[in-house]
Amino acid sequence: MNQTNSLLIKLRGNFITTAFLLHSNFSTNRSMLHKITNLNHALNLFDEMSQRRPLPSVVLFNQLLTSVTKIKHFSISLHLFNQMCSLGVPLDKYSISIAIKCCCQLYRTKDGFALLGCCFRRAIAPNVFIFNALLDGLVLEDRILEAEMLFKKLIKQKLCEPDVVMYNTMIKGLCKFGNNVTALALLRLMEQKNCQPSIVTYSTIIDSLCKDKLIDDAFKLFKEMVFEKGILPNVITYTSLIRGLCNLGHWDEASKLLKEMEDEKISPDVQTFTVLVDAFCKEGKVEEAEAIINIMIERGEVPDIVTYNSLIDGYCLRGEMIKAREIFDSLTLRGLVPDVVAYSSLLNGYCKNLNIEKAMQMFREMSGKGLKPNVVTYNTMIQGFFHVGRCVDARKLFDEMHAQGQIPDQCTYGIVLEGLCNNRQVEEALSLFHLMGDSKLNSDIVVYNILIDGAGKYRKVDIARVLFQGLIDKGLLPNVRTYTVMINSFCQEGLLGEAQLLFLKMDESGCPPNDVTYRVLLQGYLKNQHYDDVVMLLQEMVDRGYSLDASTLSLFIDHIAVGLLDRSMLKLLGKLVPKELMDDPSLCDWE
DNA sequence: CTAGGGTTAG
Repeated sequence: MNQTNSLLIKLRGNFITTAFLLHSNFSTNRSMLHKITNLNHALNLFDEMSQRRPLPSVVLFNQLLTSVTKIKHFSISLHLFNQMCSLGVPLDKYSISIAIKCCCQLYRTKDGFALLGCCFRRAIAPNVFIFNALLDGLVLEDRILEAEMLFKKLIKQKLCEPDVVMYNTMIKGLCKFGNNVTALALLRLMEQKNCQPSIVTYSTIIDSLCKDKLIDDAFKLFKEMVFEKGILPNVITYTSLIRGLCNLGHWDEASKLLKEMEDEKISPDVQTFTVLVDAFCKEGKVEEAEAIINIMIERGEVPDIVTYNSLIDGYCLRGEMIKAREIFDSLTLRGLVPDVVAYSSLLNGYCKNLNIEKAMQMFREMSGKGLKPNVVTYNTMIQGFFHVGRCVDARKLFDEMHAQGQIPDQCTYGIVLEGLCNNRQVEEALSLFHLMGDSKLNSDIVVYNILIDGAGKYRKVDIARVLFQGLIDKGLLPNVRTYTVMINSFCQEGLLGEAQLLFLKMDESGCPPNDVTYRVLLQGYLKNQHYDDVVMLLQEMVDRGYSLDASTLSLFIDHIAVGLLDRSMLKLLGKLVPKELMDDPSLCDWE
């Protein structure tokens, strides 16, 4: 007996059902098929069916496989498919499409394509269902170029006419890679080809636009869907839009949309509520998040692990680790199993609150429970070790990550570079950077921001300058942070002229300075006792609605106290005190 | 009532 067979027997267990089914008639089987909710039923039924002579029709087998596939037991379904082959059940295009779908969902798209051979041997022409399963597999495996090639080939060689589902799959793939433009073009192509876009088409693109913070475009498409196409939004459409609004901090609009949704008699579901919980937690408003969870329970929705993970994150963010731990420990009582994300969230909290030992304890505990730390977990721990200056431990974990088959990603790379820079190992970071050469990893503006910042902090302005020029030469676009760290670099060295020149270039380049840029430049001016433009910069900050941070403010006060700056500046500074500092007693006796 | 599509972690 092979391994899968013994696994199946373990899963089966319920011999009474088996016995019952063995003595039941065909019609009982039929009615039971639609009630299959667990593997036992399906497996027992398959067993019974395969012992019948003559064998039941392929249709019945297909129905059974469909049930197993619907509850996402893809490998079991594939195993049953193989059993069907051995039994000599005459496979049809339904059976093969189910098998291909299972392969693809198991990240074995290669095997899915191999199954096409099954079609050819049986003179079955692969149809749009089969090709869509394969396309979906390629998208799932992030093989977007191959997905596009397949899609184009199907059309060009007229292998099948894409229908709305296949367009949706291709659009999902494009959106996954941030290619909203092509996704939209495909939507237009559908219309041209008289294949009407559905709620799924619109929701996919709307969600992608929201994720890219293109909320106006998202609403434009939303209105087109509703008012031009007459397609009514559903809970998924609303949830995407609400998340988009929350992520941008547009709370009023988010709550307006929530109300609109309820007016349309569409109830928020677990995921809608979770979006709200997550948004509140990210704002540090854990009490509001808890209130949402209570509302959701009152309304009969059951918060899931994702909901609680957001809450754990929220408490961690506020440094309330005892409370975070309490929620984590309560998961089991709620019948939820802590997953990799739950562990990662909590150990991230411990890291951020500088309790690296507790974090490491969680890290080991999760492995003990059979949960494999993923790239995110490793990244979090590595960052944690760097944060407390334990570079050797960070390195050890980096090696362990490799050994465990977790491939470092763009984030890992950034964390390592930043960790080295912050631990006085800028040279080390630079040599790693040069070692990576012209790889994709080094084509990320974030990498340059880290290195320029690192170089600047350790007074290596020449290196910073070379890096800045290097990214321009590569065709990368500096962002606000790039300009800001470069300006900071110049300021550290007292090169105020260069700092000012770059500052002026920002508006020209369509990348206006933010509050941080102003603070950096002002600090540079003050520390170098260069006061000419200070009033002008402060006024500009007032005009742009920016505020000063505590450290810049106190620098100003020091300069005024020793008479380097005139007291008349206090009035202007008063307009730049952030709300949260207004209550600070050390700042209340101004003027 | 035999096959395929959209929302949830650092």
